[in-house]
Amino acid sequence: MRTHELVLQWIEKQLSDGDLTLGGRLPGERTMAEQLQVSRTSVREAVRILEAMGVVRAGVGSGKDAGTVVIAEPGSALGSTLRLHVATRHLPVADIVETRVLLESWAAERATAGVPALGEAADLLDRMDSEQDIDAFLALDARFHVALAEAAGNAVVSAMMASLRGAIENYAGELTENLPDWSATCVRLRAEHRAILAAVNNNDGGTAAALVAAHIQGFYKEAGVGSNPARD
Amino acid sequence: MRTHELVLQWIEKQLSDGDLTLGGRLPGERTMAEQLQVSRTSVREAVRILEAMGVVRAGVGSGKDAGTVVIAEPGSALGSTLRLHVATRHLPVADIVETRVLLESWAAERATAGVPALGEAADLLDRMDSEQDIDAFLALDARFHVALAEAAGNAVVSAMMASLRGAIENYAGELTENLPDWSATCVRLRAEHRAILAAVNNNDGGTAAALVAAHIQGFYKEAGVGSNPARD
DNA sequence: ATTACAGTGTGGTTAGACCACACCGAATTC
DNA sequence: GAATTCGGTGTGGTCTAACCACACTGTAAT
Repeated sequence: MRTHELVLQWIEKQLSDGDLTLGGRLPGERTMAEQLQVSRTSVREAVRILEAMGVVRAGVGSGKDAGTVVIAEPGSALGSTLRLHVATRHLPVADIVETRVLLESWAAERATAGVPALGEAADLLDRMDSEQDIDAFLALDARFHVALAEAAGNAVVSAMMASLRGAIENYAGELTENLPDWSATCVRLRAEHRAILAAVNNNDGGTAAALVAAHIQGFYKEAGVGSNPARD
Repeated sequence: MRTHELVLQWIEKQLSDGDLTLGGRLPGERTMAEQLQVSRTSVREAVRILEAMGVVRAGVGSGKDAGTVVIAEPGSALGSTLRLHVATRHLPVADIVETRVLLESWAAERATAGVPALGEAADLLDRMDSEQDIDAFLALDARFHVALAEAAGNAVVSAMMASLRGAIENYAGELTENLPDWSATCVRLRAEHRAILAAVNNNDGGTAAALVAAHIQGFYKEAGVGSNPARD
């Protein structure tokens, strides 16, 4: 077993045992190195991996944001991983879109009216109405979809949703350039969002799921991404 | 921007541009360090991250398995990430099980008879019939479920399925100790597997999906995991 | 009371060295 | 001639020892 894996194992145990909790600080790199009788290099490699996994965040200096603290951001971490695999051409974008439809439909069907996330979703829709910049609009759009997923109350589905969106974020930005008429598309997207949210708030899960599926598939189809292109 | 992130960016570009493909070798660490005008340490931190993402595999020595080569194993990488987040208690096991039901039901419904993965699944079932050791049985069980997911032809869903199973692998092993009568459970599981595979091979997606959902939920319920316990 | 500044501890980066490993090839041996 | 032995070479793995930038803290000078 390689040295940095030993460090990883030790930290994972601290987490499992509850000795290290969300918001808590890891010992300094030099301290851990001495305690575990390894070099600081190996400790750093372990911390790098945890950082890539969205389990910790490292900050220099001293005070509030300093040190290596435990966080919980699986979404961005999974997103980076998926993005890299998309780069290797072994995760087709069409499969990502398809999975997104699957997860979001399920979330829309399962979400129940009244949860806080739906309030946030409604707020985001209001802000999208007055947003002119395309990139800013897409950012709000992403947050709306994540909020919708969170309304289902499943942390794993939320994280996966966020990661899927993140993995093809750049891709989505480029797609808007393919659209024949952005302003028309924008109006349509806003209307569809309203309809989806209304269905969820009305506890009409079946309708909400169908609307979400059509919403996502419609966007990518209009932008020129086949729903199921040939695979190699 | 930190130095190792620059290295990551460079490697990701090589992947995106197709200059680095599956099975290809990265330049040696010393070479990359010189080319990018950074220290070998920074290169190594980047490689560590890619390794944790399941994008590369590093091997010492020389020859066939030596050097840092590009691979495509998103499943195990996502699994490790999820496992760590489960350790931080921010991804409830119940949510993972629920997500597994969602993904596997979809895969079972979508799988079409005739694909190679189903042949492998049938072979695995035969081997499970003559397997006495519990751990070995569970390993075959895991492979059966992954094969079933692969039959749907969506690489993202397959990867996520594998990762979910991996994230709670240890957990599943412990659960078998809670079962009142393993041999009885084992017989039941085998029968359910056969029924699921038969439904898929019969292109009866709806039945297959329902059987899969009942199969998974039944196991965890019998082992004492609530389908949706209280969250903190 | 305010300001200026040295002190301290954090992660970030670097250079240089040594190790174990696996192959390759030449020299040696049978 | 074939088999064996043994350096040579290049790979990642590890370690040490420094220095840097940063952000706060406490003290000293104003």
